[in-house]
Amino acid sequence: MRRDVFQAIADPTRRAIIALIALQAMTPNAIAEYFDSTRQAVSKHLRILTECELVKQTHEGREIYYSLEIEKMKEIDRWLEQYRKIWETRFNQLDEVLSTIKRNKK
Amino acid sequence: MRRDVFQAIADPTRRAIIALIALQAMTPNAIAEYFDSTRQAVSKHLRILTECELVKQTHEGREIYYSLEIEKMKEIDRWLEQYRKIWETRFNQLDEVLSTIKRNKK
DNA sequence: TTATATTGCAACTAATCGGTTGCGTATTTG
DNA sequence: CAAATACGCAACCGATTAGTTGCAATATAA
Repeated sequence: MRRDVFQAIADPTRRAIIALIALQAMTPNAIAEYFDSTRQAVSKHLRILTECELVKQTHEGREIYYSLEIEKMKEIDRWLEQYRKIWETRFNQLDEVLSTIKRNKK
Repeated sequence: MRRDVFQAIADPTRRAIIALIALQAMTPNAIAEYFDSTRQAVSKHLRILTECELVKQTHEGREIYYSLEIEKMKEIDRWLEQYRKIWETRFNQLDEVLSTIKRNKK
């Protein structure tokens, strides 16, 4: 199944999972406690997150700890970069407009 | 229908549309020429993008120009902000590790 | 006015999604 | 060893998605 980061973060539950494990690794059971849905539903989300490499596993006995692959988040940042350039440019243009108004007031 | 920016950018065709109209406004027909699918399919994507306010319309005779609402893109940036903090912190930690190694070499 | 062009909207369809229940496997505990 | 725990995987289900075709509405051109 073709998956990408943008599809992964489209679901609000998955964004919540990302936020949860961003700072410390957690097991599926521990994560599921934060949601109303079943453990299996959470597990399915984790599978999707793993498939697109937004999350990595660390096996520890019969437990599996999931943690955020922060490097993959930069992919979204890189995509946003081109648009950040646009809004920064527009801001500068606005800046120019404002200083032009100022100059004319004198 | 509940829509948000993250759902909007989940679809690759919609991301392509966003990239197309980022710099200049375009009509649905003009946009559709860039894709293999029909004009109606593109129109549907434009409706979704409009619904979540990622795109705005400018009526001009019988033509409708669509352009990017760059302000809405910042919403994604704000969401990413918390994770940017994490990877910047990790980078600083790595920096500390590196300087510790350097110090020990002396 | 009649014909043409640009577009949105509705109905339909196949595929995918997010969720469920049930089961198999592996590890820990009594 | 047997029971309990932690987890993944498969099958199924209703809702949503992305696409299609067809048609109505509006604006321009002949």
